Amino acid sequence: MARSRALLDLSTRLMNVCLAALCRGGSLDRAEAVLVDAIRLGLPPDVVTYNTLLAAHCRAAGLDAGLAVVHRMREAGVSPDAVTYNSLIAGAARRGLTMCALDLFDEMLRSGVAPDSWSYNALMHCLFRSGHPEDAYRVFADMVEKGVAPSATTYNTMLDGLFRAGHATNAYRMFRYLQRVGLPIGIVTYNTMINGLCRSGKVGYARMVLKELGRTEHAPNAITYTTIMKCCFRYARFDQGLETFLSLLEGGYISDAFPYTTVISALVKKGRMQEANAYCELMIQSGSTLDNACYNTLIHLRCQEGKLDDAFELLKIMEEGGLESDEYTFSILVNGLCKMGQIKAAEKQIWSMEMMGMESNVVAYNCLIDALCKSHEVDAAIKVLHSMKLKDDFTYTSLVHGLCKVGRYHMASKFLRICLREGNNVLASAKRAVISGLRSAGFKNDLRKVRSALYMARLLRS
DNA sequence: GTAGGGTTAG
Repeated sequence: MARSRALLDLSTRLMNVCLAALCRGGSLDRAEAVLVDAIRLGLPPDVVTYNTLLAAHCRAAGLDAGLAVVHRMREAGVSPDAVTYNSLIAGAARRGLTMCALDLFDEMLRSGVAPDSWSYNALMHCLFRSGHPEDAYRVFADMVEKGVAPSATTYNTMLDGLFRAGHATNAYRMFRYLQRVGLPIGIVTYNTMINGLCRSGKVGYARMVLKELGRTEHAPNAITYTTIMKCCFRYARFDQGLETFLSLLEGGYISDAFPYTTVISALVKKGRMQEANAYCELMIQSGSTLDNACYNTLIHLRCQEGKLDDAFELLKIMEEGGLESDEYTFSILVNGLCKMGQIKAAEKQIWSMEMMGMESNVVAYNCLIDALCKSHEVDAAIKVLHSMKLKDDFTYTSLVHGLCKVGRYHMASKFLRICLREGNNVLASAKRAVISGLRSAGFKNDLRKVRSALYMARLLRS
C-alpha cells in the first residue's frame, strides 16, 4: 500500500514536470490535455499541478483565467497555497490591477495562508509601478515586522521603486549599502541601477556602475545592452547606440523583440526609414512573439512613411491575432492621421477611444492640439484643451506656440500663466515667443505678469 | 519570478 502511494506521488511529480515544460513552451492546450489524461488514468493532480497551470493561464490570458483555475482546484478538493496567491497577485500586478492585488493579499491573510517573501515582493512591485511608493514602503515595513526575510528580489524591487518615485540618490545610497554589508547583488541589481541612473539623468554614475559590473563575475546580458542602447539614443549618442545593437545582433545575443523595437523607433525618429524597415524584417523573421510594443513600432513606422492604409492593415492583423490596441496604438494613429492632415479622422479616432472607455489619453489629445495649432485653428485647439482631464508640458507648449504664431500674445500669456500655476512647464522657445511677442505688441502689463509667474515657477522648482 | 522596448511639443 505504502509502495503504491509512493509510486503515485512520483507519477504526479513527473506529470507536473511534464506540464511545466509544456506551459513554458507555450503549449497550454497540450498541458490541459495531459491533465485530462492523467485524471482519467487515476493520477491525482496536486497543488503544484494547479499552480503550474494557473501561472501559465494568468500570463497568457490574464487574472480571470487564473481565477478560473483556482475554482477548478477547489472543486478538485485541492486548497490554494502561498504559491497560488503569489501567482494571482503577480498576474494582477502585470496588468496594473493594483486593487485586485491588494484584495488578493487580504484574501490570502483571511484564508490563513501565510504570505512569503514572494507575496510581499509582488505587492510592493505592483504598488511602486502604479505610483504608490508610500504604500510600497509600508508593505516592506510590514514584511520586516512579520519576520519575513527580504530576498534579493525584495532589494531589487525596492531599488527600482525608489528610482520610479524620483529618489535616485536614495537608490544609489541603498545600492552602496547593500554592497557594503554583503547583501545579494546580481545582474538584475546592476541592470536596475544602470537603467534608473540613466533615466534620472545621472549618466556619469550609470557609466561608473557599468564599469564596476565589468569587474564582477556577473556577465552583462541582452537586457544590460538594451538599457545602454536606449540611454545612448536618449542622450544623442546615436551611432554608439546603433553600434551596441549591431554587436548584439552579430553576437547572436538577441532572444526577443526588445532590442529591435528600441533600434527601430530610434531610426524612425531619425528618418532613416530604409534601415528601420530592414530591422523590422529581421524582427519578424527572428520568430520572436510580436506583442503590442512590436506592432505599435511597426504601425508607427508606416504612419511616419505616410502609408496610413498599411498602418491600419497592421492594426487589423494585430487585432485578429488576439492583441488589443492600447494607448500607444491610439496615440500613434492619431498622430499619423494628424500629420497627414486628416484632422477630422483623428478626432473620430479619439472619439472611438473614449467610447471604448480608455483612460484619458494625453498624448493623443496633444497630437490633435498640435495639429489644430499648426493649421491655425487655435480656437478649436483651446476647446480641445478644456475638454482634457489631464494636461502636460506638451499640451501647453503646442498651444502657446500656436497662439504666438497667429499673433494672439495676450491669450498666449494667459495660458502660459495657467500652465505654470498648474505646475507644468513649456519649452524655453515657447517662453521666448510669448515674451518677445508681448514686447513687440507693447503689452507691458502682461509682460510683467508673465515674468513674475516665470520667476515664481523657478523658485518653486528649485 | 524582481531588470530592458513602443506615442506627442521646438
